[in-house]
Amino acid sequence: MHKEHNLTKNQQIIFDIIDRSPEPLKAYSILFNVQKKGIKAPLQVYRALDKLVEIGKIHKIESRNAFIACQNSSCQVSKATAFSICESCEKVTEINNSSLSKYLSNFKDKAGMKYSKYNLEFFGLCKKCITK
Amino acid sequence: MHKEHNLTKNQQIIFDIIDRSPEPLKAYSILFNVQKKGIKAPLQVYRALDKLVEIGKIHKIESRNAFIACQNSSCQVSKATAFSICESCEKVTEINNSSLSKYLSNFKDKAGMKYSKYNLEFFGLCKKCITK
DNA sequence: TACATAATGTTATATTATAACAATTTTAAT
DNA sequence: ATTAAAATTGTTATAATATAACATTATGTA
Ligand SMILES: [Zn+2]
Ligand SMILES: [Zn+2]
Ligand SMILES: [Zn+2]
Ligand SMILES: [Zn+2]
Repeated sequence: MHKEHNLTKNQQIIFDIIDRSPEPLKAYSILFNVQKKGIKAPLQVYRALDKLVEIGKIHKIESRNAFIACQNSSCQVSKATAFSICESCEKVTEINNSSLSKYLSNFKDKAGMKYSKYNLEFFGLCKKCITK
Repeated sequence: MHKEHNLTKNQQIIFDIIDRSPEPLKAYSILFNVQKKGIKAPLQVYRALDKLVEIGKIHKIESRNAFIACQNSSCQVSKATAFSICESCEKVTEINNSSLSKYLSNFKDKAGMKYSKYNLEFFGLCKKCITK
């Protein structure tokens, strides 16, 4: 479970926009959308994004430079994330699969390196796009 | 196995630099290093990078916006990639583990979406950095 | 209170990546 | 060899993403 964090004003504004969006949002798209609320500079957005990622309220989709709200209260504060990405419509879904997360959390490579974090992105076509 | 591709001059120059590097290289770092060889513009670098990624000779480390040479002739032309990243020294290694690649290649999510590609990045501390 | 920590506001700048268009080279078929 | 298509290159300009530096304000807490 996530530890509760009291979001600050900027953090809450930016989280709300991401949380309401059906698709991942990019930083400057967020910026344009919050300028009427007094957030005028990129840094204000990036700082809120950094904090929200840190506390696990949002995740960055690295291959898209975009952010989505966490759909998965059991993902250990952004330490273990997996997403499916449709390469046609760009729909992104957070994968919540205990077999997968167990497998990856326990994975050890030959070098004996133990991992504290992972991020996995699957690419393909979503159901809607396959039938097109 | 990789299909053989005859690299063009620019592609070869840029591949060689990445291949010889002990660490992932960023596009503009590559650019600075090849300016003496006549490659002057970012686009020349990005076009070569795009092609090299497409044919599987290099991979992009998404979380770092950097590129490394493929260490793994059996990774199906960039369709199934996994890396370990040391968060201290930034050493990146391509993981070649058949159990992992089988597990991920066969993974199906609840939505029935079948994936054609994945990228996995593990983060942690390498052996050298753990003991520091 | 007073101190430390976190968050904010602001300007400027750094870094990463693509658009648009013309020219050249390579490939493969006639 | 001729030719047309496809791929690659060269070039300038610009878009998109992200951080540095510094001053200020708010918040938590001893
Ligand atoms: Zn999550
Ligand atoms: Zn789709
Ligand atoms: Zn590879
Ligand atoms: Zn290390």
